[in-house]
Amino acid sequence: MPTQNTISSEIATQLRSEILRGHFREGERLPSERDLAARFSASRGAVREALSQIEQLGLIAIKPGGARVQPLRDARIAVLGPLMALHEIPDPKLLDNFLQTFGALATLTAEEAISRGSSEQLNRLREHVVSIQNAADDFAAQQQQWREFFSYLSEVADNLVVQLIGNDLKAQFVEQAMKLGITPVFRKRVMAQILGALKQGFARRDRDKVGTALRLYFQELTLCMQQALADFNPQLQRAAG
Amino acid sequence: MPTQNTISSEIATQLRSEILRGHFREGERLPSERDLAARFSASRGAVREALSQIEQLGLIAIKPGGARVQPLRDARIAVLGPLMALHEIPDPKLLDNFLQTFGALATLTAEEAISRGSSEQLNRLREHVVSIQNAADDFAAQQQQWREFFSYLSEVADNLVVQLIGNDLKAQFVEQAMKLGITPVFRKRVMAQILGALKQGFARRDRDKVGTALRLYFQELTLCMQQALADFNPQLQRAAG
DNA sequence: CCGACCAATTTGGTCTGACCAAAATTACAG
DNA sequence: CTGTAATTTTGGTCAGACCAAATTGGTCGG
Repeated sequence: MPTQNTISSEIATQLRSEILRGHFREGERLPSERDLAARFSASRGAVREALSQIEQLGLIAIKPGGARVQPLRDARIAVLGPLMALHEIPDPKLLDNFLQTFGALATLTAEEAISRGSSEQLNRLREHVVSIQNAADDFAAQQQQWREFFSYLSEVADNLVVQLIGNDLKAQFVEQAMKLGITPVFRKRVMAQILGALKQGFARRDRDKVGTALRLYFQELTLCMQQALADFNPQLQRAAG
Repeated sequence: MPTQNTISSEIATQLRSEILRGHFREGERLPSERDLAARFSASRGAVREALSQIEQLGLIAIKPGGARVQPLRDARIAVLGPLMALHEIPDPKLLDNFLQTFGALATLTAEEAISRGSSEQLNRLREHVVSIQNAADDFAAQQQQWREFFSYLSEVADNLVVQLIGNDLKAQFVEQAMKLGITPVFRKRVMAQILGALKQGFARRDRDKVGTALRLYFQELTLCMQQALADFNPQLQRAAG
């Protein structure tokens, strides 16, 4: 499924995928632009734009003489999406890494929001939590409420760095996971406890309480996602067989 | 100072800078590729490659009809470097945001390293801390030791997501700050306390102790950097006057 | 047999000029 | 003034060409 409808981005998607799948060894030279153009029945210009995009990801280094494959560990965050999209089922380890990271950043954001936010803003954050509570019945609606909560939280915290990282992670990851239709089942008791703590925390401007609650949320989310993934796996195999 | 010696990247640098400086309003159309080519005395191909790179940053959206400027808050992390480079002196708020974020991720990394690392790895981490202690006299040497410590920490934690984010942040930010020759002066007592706690934490596999120590380190680093920046400001003005 | 040096080839970087389809703009009719 | 049709502009793509730097392969001397 091509990212865009332009030829250059299709070439980029294809090449990126091949590099991530390890079709080329680290440091190995990619085929020349002319060869690639011939292979994709495209012009050199289109291939060059594709290669330029891949270079932005840090996956290759283009120099006169040839484009060479860079080690994955030196790449940019933007490769995460394509990396996840490589397999039908997300790699559990990668998912865990992602959730841990997202959790740490969300916690930081919440702490900053409490430190910097006006009482009016904190009150509105509390109301967001109430909205999440009220949407307990409908999973999709609740997810939407969580998203709006995080969005506003980020606005209050006013940390551009985290915001930009969040953009990347969300764009690269969340959609991917959601598209699979994975629906983690939270334990109601735990969730109620988390939401209660959040409400209290925002009301009392209690940095630690909110931080702890969010940590707990992501811990629970990690658990449930891993569980959902484990359930999803045989389900997929059944469909294939 | 152009990022690369290619024309397309020079155009990209120039345009990126103008967009970040607010020369175009949000949603406003950029000049057409043909106009830009004329302005830079370059070919459309070069301009297209430059625009493609800027689009990757999330700064513009290219569609048939024109390239439109996107809001900064929707951009990717990779804009941080150019954003910092905009002014001679880093924006204190942005610097604070950065250090907070880096600190949160480093803390997460340390906690994961302790959870996953073998005792051999943890021991080596402890030795890294000792190396930092021994380099207390030479600031540059100590910075190098810190870098090696974080690098190995990241390896042990084995969290690709954080690692990739770190790549972006380091590439976009650390160099920039270091280039200015800003040398924060740590309080020796505090630093000794932090390093001691780190050593103990790695020795005893004490997640919280290491986490707390790292939080303290970044808190101290933030303080010192802000201080150094404040001292640096008049110094720069004196040089200019 | 090996290593250093040099020429031929390959490769990326750039330019020119052209064509198409979609979007934006303008002109026109109601 | 409004809605629609014609025109222009814009991005997407292609083809062919040139240059400088890097790679490659062969040659020569040890």
